[in-house]
Amino acid sequence: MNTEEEVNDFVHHGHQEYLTHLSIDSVIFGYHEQQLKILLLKWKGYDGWGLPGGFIKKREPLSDAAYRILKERTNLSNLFLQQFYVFGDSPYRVKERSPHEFRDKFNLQVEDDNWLFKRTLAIGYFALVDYSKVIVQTDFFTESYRWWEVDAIPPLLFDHNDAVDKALLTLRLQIYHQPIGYNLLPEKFTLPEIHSLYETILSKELDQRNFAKKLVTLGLIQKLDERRSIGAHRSPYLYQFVKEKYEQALQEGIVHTY
Amino acid sequence: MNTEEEVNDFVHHGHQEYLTHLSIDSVIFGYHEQQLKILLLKWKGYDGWGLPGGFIKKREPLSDAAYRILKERTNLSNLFLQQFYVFGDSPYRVKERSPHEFRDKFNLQVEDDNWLFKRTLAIGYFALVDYSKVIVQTDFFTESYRWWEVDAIPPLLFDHNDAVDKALLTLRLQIYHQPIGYNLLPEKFTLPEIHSLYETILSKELDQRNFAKKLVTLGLIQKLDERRSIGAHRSPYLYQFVKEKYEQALQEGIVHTY
DNA sequence: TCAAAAGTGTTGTTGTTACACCCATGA
DNA sequence: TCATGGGTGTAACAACAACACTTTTGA
Repeated sequence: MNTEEEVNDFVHHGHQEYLTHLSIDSVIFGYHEQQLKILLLKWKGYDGWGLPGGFIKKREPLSDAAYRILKERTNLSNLFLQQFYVFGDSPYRVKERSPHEFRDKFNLQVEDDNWLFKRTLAIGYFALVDYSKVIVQTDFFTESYRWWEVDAIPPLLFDHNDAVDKALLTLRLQIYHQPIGYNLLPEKFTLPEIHSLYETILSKELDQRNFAKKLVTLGLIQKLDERRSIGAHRSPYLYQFVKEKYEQALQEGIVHTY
Repeated sequence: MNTEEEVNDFVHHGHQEYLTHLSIDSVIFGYHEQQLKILLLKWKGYDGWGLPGGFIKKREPLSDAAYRILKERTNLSNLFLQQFYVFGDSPYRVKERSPHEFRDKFNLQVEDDNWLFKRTLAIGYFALVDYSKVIVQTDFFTESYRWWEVDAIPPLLFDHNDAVDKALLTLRLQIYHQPIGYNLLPEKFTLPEIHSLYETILSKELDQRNFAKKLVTLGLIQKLDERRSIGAHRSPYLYQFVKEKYEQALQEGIVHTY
């Protein structure tokens, strides 16, 4: 959506193509240089940062919409993507929006009762993606993008800080009963790499030996007969996920007891 | 919504009061006679069973809507209520609905483009309620209600079996990392009661001594200096939840480690 | 040879599982 | 006094937490 024609069509006829009152907001997590990062877009006019998102086509299954929106934005199709919450409580999600502001900021002609200004609930999805493979598309509404460290997210537009917080909380809870990493690490990775990933996500230290022991005992990862050369240091062994065990743990969860 | 006037107003003017394309479906769990049950409504015309649900008012916060719908249906206001999923993938949630069927079944005049026949996504909420305090209201569309055992849910209308399955799965996963019972048991309860509740929800046996030990060790329940008289048997001690610990565990979760 | 990072095992502690007999109650 | 259900403890085993030194590498 970059040409003037496309934008006008979206603004004035979008209600014929998309469901109104509903949008999808995506919290896209990537991992890079031992930091957990989130992809944010800078909006034109508003001069602030927000989450990527989009609308659901009238006859499009909901999860297809979530995948499509991600694909359009990042050019990725194989990824972990999960619904985590519907946002419909904050004042921003209850009131109608202001067309005046929109006209000013984007310099577009638009009627007061345009579909974009109706009250809109947002379905939150979060994705775990391979940072290095992402190719971000901006569009008419967004002038640039940037990956932000999760510990340094600025105040965002709309209610998007709520969405980021909730996504992080969900991810941190979930990591205790589902394996994570398949989409955040290269196919072959070292113990220090996955160890650091988990420490980063949980934002706390994990004992190096115990951590490795646990993942191997659970059968989630296996050691390969290969090493990676990392310069003037001992070469770490490579590991890979054991696909069947990983999938099984995703399905059934890693559970504790009563 | 019982008089003809109210029903007509709902059908023909509901789109002015409610958000279109969105509904709330509630899976209401109650516990009675050592069985976990779900409240289902029998629809007129369709001659089948479905979940209670409703729509979101245009300026109503989402969670207020979920509470209101439950209150209208069960007359309960203090309860555990939680979003668990948005349903928007099944064919029933993608296609538009048939007004012909509706006209036939309910004998109402209604236009083809009426709001009720638009594609509608459902936000699933589940509630845990005190079975004995529920006073169920039926309305024009529903002729009766019944509590059904979770192991014997019949084929339901629409995509409601999906919702029941997902709610149960969520409840069973959640019980491993959040305490449950505050809304399903009387304020004071016996060990056998809560033990049987957990066995029922998880649908598996739990060792009596170990179970009690765990809950007491976690500090979630405490023994009272009172007993309940249960006829020709030894009188069991009463227990109650330790509110602070319970709330804390709800917030922070009961977590295992890496 | 040095600096930096990786690899590796043991022990004490805690939590989990498995298991069975006696007690209280009222009919 | 009997039938029914409630209450209680221990021991073996498994999992977890805490902990530090040696090896590898190439600059």
